Amino acid sequence: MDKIEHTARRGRPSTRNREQVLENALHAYWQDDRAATSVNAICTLAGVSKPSLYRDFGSEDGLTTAVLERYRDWVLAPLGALLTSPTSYADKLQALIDFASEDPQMATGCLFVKMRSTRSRFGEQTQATIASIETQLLHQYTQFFQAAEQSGEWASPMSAELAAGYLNEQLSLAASQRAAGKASDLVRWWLNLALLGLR
Amino acid sequence: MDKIEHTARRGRPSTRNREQVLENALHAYWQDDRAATSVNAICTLAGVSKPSLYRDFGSEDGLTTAVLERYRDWVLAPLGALLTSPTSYADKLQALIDFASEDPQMATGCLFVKMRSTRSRFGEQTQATIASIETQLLHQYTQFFQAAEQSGEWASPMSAELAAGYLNEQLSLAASQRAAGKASDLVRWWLNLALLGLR
DNA sequence: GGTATTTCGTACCAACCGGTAATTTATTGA
DNA sequence: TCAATAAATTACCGGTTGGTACGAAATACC
Repeated sequence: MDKIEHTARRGRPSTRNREQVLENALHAYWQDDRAATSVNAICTLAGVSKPSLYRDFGSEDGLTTAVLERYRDWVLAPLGALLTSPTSYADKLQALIDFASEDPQMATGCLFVKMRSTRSRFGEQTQATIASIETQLLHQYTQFFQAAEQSGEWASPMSAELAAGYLNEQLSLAASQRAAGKASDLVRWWLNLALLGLR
Repeated sequence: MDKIEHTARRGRPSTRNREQVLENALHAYWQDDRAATSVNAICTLAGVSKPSLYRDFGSEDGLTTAVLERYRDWVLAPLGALLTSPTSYADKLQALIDFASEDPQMATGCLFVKMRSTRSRFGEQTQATIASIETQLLHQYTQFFQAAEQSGEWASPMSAELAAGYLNEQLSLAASQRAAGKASDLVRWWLNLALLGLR
């Protein structure tokens, strides 16, 4: 096959497709529910035998971790970029609201939020990754508020950390609502109401 | 045994204890997680054989439904009573905040909220019961706001239905936060912030 | 005592779970 | 051509799931 021939090693050439497994697993976990999606199902979806999958990911925990890391890099990273873009505090807040309530990517909710809400079901690696992403997100939100504080765009009796936690919870709630099938407009309205105290 | 002897029917007298199963199941589902608690586990906890349990509840779906109905009658009903008590709008709102953020009963979250967030895992009966409770709750909240509107205690551009939905979501969020182990004070602070727009 | 009746619980079912041993297949190097 | 090597997969593992068939046990009626 068209595999790396310049490193032509002995033995049967690899035909497995880590990418395809990752893509299928990400889609399945995101659309449906990780806990209700078995390794067997992923194998069938991706057209890959079980031992192949286990050679690539080691365990279900490994697969789940890889999926979550990919989600972090592909979906959550842009959100971080948004928070450090050279726009005003109000614009960023509005962009966050838009993202959570209208972005088609979030139409079935946020995979991270879904997984965090059932974190106890997962393996060690996955739980560690969830905790890591949570910390990273909160850090980004905190910096967002600290910057707004310093530039004078935001003033409040509460600390940046407290506001960050609140923003995190409200955005997660919005994601859950979208996952539950609530209309974009409704989610937007509620989110605006919730973030009134951050204006 | 001390069973209904005046109806002394033929055959071996029943020794099973529906109550004990219900109590154990309610506790287990509430404390931990229904989806991670097997029928086998409930049988062991309650000290009852599996066929006995199935004789009483028919199926796992039946057991789950019975548990949820008990939760509705024992935990959620008082909340409804609170909403129709002869106190002011502000007092009721405050009581709701206290209940969600401080009541020791809610220290491990709300069973209904937990189950609603994973409703797709459940059987037909259970899903129907979840939907029914949701409707009932929203109805109570709506009436709460309508009453406050008529008495002039609350005026807002938004409809009572919209406010009811928002209140429902925020109280659910608070319950989830407590289930996640957040401190009462933090939950209370955040909930106050979220309900600012309902004052 | 005998028998009809009802409940009890052991011991089992097929389906599925995550995970793997072992065999087959495809390639390289001599 | 033929061993050495490495990846593919078939066919299986023990365990758990929700659910039940069936014989043992306990009562009431005659």
